[in-house]
Parts: sequence; C-alpha cells; structure tokens
Amino acid sequence: MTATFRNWQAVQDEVLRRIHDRTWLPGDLIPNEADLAKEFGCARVTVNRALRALADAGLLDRRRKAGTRIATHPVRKVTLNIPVIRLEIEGGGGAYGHNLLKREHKRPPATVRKRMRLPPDADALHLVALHLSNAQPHALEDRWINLEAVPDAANVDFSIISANEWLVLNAPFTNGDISLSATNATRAEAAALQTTTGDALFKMERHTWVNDTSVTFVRMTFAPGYRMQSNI
Amino acid sequence: MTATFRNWQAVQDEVLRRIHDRTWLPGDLIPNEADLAKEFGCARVTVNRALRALADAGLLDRRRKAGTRIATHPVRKVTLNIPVIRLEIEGGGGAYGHNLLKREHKRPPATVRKRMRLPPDADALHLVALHLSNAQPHALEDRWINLEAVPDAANVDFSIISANEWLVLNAPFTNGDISLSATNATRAEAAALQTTTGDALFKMERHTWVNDTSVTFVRMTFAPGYRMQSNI
DNA sequence: CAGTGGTCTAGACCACAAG
DNA sequence: TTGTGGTCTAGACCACTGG
Repeated sequence: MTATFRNWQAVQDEVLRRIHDRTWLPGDLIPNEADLAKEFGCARVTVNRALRALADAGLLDRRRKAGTRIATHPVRKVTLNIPVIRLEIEGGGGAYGHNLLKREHKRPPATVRKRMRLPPDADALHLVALHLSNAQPHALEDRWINLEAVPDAANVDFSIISANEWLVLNAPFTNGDISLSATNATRAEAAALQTTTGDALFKMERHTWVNDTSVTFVRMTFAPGYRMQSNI
Repeated sequence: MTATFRNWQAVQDEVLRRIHDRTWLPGDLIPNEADLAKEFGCARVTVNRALRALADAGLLDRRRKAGTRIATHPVRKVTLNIPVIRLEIEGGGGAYGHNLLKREHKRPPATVRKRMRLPPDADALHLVALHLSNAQPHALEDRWINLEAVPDAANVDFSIISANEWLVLNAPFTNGDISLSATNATRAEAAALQTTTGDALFKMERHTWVNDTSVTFVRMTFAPGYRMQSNI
C-alpha cells in the first residue's frame, strides 16, 4: 500500500479499480471496514460511506457479520427520471401545450377500481388529456383521481394547469409503482395521437399512494418513436 | 416541538410528514441543518444524512449557501433493476433456457460502428441469442462485443453461458447508457419470438463502456406482453 | 465576505446473523 | 457468542456560492 485515500469518493474509485483489475473477483469477500480504513489511511466511516454507495448501486453485497462481497450478479440499477411532461418537452426545446379532452366524475371501471382499491360504489375523477410538443401530439394521459384522497382536485380547472403538474405541486405521495410496456395503438389512441392503428406505443402506468389510500392512477401513452433514456 | 428524532430515518420521516402536511410547500426554504439538528435533538450529521437522501430522491433541492428547498418539480427518480435475464426468469419461477442463433466475427454496420465509436475497419463479435422461459421465447438478444476491450470473449462458448451472463462476470464496466422504447415486430423478430409481424414489442438498448472504450452494445427485444416494473 | 452544505475524524454503542 | 456492518456524536475544517 502506498497512497492514502482522503475522501469517500477516492475510496470508492479505488474499490472500483480493484473490481476492474480483477484483484477482487465476483463472489470474493473483501476486507472488513476497519482493515480497509487502516489500509487507506482514513476513518472507518469514510470507508463505510464508499462501500454503502457501491452496495446501493448493486456492485457489492453487504451483510452484518458475513462481511462484504463483490456481487456475483450485479443487478444494475438504472434511475429513470420521470419529469413533469411540460418540463420534459420544454427541456427539449419544444413548445408545450395541452388539451383536456374529457373530464368526468364517475364510477371507475372494475379494473381501475380494483387496482386503486376503491369501494365498489366509489366515484372518482376521470381525466383524459393530450400533451403537445410544438402542436404535435406527444402523449395521451388517462387519469383517475381519488377525490377522497385529494378533495381539492374537484375544484381545479385542469384545462389551465395539467393534472400532471397540479398533482405534483399539491398531492405529494408516499409511495407508488410504475410499469412500462409496449402496446399496439387502439383505434382511439391512434386517433388522439394522430397515428395509425396498430403502431407500437410506449406506455407508462403509474399508481401513487399516500400510505394506504390510493391517490391517482395514470396511464401515459406516448406518440410513436418515444424513447426513455438514462445512464448507468 | 416535542419529540426527538434519534436516527436519520426518523428525521427523514418527519421531514416527509411536513411536506405532506403542507407545513413546507414546494419552493419553501427550510431551516438549515444546524437549526434542524437542534430542533430534532440530534447531531447535524444525522440531519445531513436524512436530507441528502431526500435530495437524492429528488424531493429537495440543496445548494451550499442557498440552503435547502422543497423541490418545486420533484423529478421522480425510479430505479429499475436490470437483472441478468436468467435470474429474472428463474425468479419468476420459470425454467430458463437459451439458444445461440448466430455468432460471427465481422465488421459491424455503420450505425453500430458509429455508436460504439469504433474505427471504420474494426471487427467486432456479433451474437444473436434467444432467451427462453419454460421453453417459450422470452427475449431476443442482438449483441456486439468490442474484442479490443474484451479479448477473452473471442474464446468463450456462448452457447453454454449466455453473453449476458458472461459479460456480467468478466467485463465490469464503468458507465453506460440505456434506452427503452416500443417498436413493431419485424418479420425476423416475429419469427424468432413466435409472434406476429407488427406486434408491439418492448425494446431495451444498452451500451456499456470502460472509461472511453466501448465494451458492448446490446438490443434486447422482449416477447409481447413484457412489462418492466418498479416502485417509487 | 460569510453562511450554507459537504465531509472527515475518533470513539462509541447497537443490531444483526453466522457458526 | 462474537465479528461484522449500521449508526450516532461532537467538533472541526473545507468548498462552494449568494449577496
């Protein structure tokens, strides 16, 4: 050992270097924090921070008492940014617009009701909106809002501010799930997005909660050619 | 103020509670770490850890000197797990299998060459493989490997271990990018995946690097109905 | 310039889980 | 039982950046 590593990022880089070197192979047990701290000439907490970050990234497996191992199957974690659509479009240099196509207060269909865990007779607010980039269809939003969870939504004019954006500002959620898929455009989707029935469309379904009560369930269907990108 | 918060997760929960309460609104400046530490009855580092985690999640904006604000447009960060396909299938209770359909050593097409930033005359290893779940097509993998970066790959029998898995174990990368999209099945894709031309297919393109040299570029095309899911 | 977050240190105790 | 990572504390200095 020659160099010393004064901050957690330097420690992290050194560990990554050893993984790349194949000094440490997948499955290998590496020295414990105290020993590494001594070797690196820094405090144990510093090593801890570096290794914890690598474990969060999926490159290390750490268990109390069992120690730290190089992950045998580094589950790559990709963080996708799901921005407010307006900002996504404006960030790409486009002019944003949006049309509220439908607003109704009704009993949701069984599939939605079940997913949102609403009682059988519950009403919800249903919105359909089209997001535009430079006046071209960008994405179709089909959304259900649980007014029990967000009563204020009943009085908002969603033709002025999109539900997407209003909810971000006014209905922070505690947790949610997201699902990405590909589907062939239905006739209705094709009409709204000005494309052809059967075209492959990228679809994102999101469902958010405050603790155990459903807030909103939204299905975004993007115009053909849409890509979701990120770095690893 | 009544309670004290002894660990960073408790501090985090309290901050989240105040965001939900709308005690702190989007855009608000919140007290600095030292003050919060005093209020919460804990060390400043503990507050720091809690707020840093929330900032990583996109709920807070933090800047030195400017302080900490509730994010006005909480860019939701979703972490998708990209597991080794075999584990994904086996984790779902399926029996994994895979067929190597093509293996060739040739000059990649211009689009691939450009994306991998290979010199015009460079060769690369091209693999096409089908991943099976319970003997049904699950995903079609089309991969290019830069042998300059991973010379050992030339001697591996990828009909025994999938390239997907071999590379994970033998070619750790430093960075990469990923792109998700939806496309209509070409005739070749439909044939391989035993589906119909034009079906909407979920597609993932990944490109990985070791520093500035390209390691591999892969396009995974999933059988119809595939969903990528995650929590927020 | 001065206030804020970012980080380091040394020492301590705790929680978990392997043997 | 005991070794490991997980975390807390108090105090300190640093880096960045707003005013």
